[in-house]
Amino acid sequence: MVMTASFKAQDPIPPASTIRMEKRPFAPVAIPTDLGAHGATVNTRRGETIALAFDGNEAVFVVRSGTLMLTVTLPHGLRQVVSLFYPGDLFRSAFAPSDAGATLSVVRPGEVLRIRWSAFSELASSDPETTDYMSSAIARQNASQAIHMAAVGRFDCQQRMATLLLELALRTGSPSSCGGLIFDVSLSRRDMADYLGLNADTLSRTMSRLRSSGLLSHPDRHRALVPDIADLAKLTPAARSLMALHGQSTAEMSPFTTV
Amino acid sequence: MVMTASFKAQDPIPPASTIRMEKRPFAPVAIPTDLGAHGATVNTRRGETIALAFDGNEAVFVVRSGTLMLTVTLPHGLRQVVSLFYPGDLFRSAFAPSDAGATLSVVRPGEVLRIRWSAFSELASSDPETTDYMSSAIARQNASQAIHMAAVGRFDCQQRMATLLLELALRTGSPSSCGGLIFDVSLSRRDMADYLGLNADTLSRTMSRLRSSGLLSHPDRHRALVPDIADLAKLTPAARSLMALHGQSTAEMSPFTTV
DNA sequence: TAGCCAAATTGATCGATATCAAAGCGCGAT
DNA sequence: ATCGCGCTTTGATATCGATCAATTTGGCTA
Repeated sequence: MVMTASFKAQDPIPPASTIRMEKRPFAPVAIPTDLGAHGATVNTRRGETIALAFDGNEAVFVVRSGTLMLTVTLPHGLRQVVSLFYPGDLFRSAFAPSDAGATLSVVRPGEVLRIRWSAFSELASSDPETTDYMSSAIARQNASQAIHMAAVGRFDCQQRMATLLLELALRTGSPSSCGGLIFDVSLSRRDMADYLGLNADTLSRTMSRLRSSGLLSHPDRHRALVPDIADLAKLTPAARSLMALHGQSTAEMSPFTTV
Repeated sequence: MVMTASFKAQDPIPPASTIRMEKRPFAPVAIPTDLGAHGATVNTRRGETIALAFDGNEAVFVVRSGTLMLTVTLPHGLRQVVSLFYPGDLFRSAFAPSDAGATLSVVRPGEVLRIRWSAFSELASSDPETTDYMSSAIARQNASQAIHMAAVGRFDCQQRMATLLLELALRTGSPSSCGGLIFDVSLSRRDMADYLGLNADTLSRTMSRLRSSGLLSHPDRHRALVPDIADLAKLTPAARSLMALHGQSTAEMSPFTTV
């Protein structure tokens, strides 16, 4: 059958017997607790655009909860979602290219800390905790961006979709009562497509296929349930890297074993 | 444009005093002159792979001259050149994702400063010049990566090719005697293709087309001449952003404005 | 100079994904 | 409720770039 054929699991992922969490290169460094004292806490609303500068000053944004996205729009309506920011992530306005229609907007409502860059950099030079947090957040995000780059540049449609779902599941998912991971899908189809460098129609088709093959289901409109994360992981060549970057509990990793 | 191009001849980087520190979003902050005292100077050879860690320690690499590239290779031979590093750029080993076959290698020979991360971060916390340099280099490189992302995700073959050529011309080109910009093309066709998310055959074809339309010529095997940079710029939607990032003439710059 | 190998070019063909178009559906407004 | 609009889904078709294969070129060594 055509569908089954196109949906076979990809070739075996290379040997990966164990993933050690203790020795992870990207062990998260927590947001310094007193960081809030140096800036404003912004309660974000879905779809809202966050000004990259305020009072003409460059700023740093620290995601406490919810999700943000950085988008660039170049001439001819070419739109690309460059990256997604999850809790613990940090964004500096100077990271946005100029003359590229860059916007920072809210995917999923939550709390964002906004601090003037001048204040933040001063704090970082005196407080080691802030320095460490900044360094590690930037390193993790850069590594994440490298994976994203490879996905957009080299993966086929299904692999990209699986990569995004795995990323969302790992970063924002929680174990569901009926097993598997459940998570909010606050991104519209178009946003997902623009994140993955795909056409929205194509993406929708691919998602339908994943759904009909039982790897994914939608309990309600804005949530997704992945019954078996390991099955999903088999579909993306970036599985191991994503686990190393975003994986959290050894428990959730265990199902992911060598093929 | 020609006149201003001369001061940004990148190989080697001009002394700090000659770099103009105008108010533009990505005004380059020079590599601190005494940085060399804290690490080793590595003379790189073409094609060589640079170990991401040495003595088991994480490191920072600062490009003094030449060009490096970061590559990831995922299962099934999916290879992506994530980014190129030009003089003035900085790379930290923790920026490379784990479990993704990441390698840092030499595209164009030159001098690279290698410093232990522990030493570098300590230095950064005490020396404002180093802190500034690091912050601005990372900001510039992130912005550059955003453009690259958009190119790979959204541009067609010719637009990507034009984007790469413009990037190379702006970063490593120098005015040629017969007008236009001339620059080394040290990347193989395959590397270029992997940078742009294209097939090498397709890339070769596209390049041939650009050559036959007179936008590009090859005085010799490893160099390219762009007679009119403006003509090339017309082919890529990212022209303005690239100029803002890598360009040098103030005429093209717009001040940092809120989006 | 001949011989060899890797890289690059070029042509012919195929296929995955974009594009176009038509429903279908959810959701807020009236 | 009903309407209307935008988002999503799905089908039919077109197309750009990938793939495969055959030369050609350049650089190196014997």
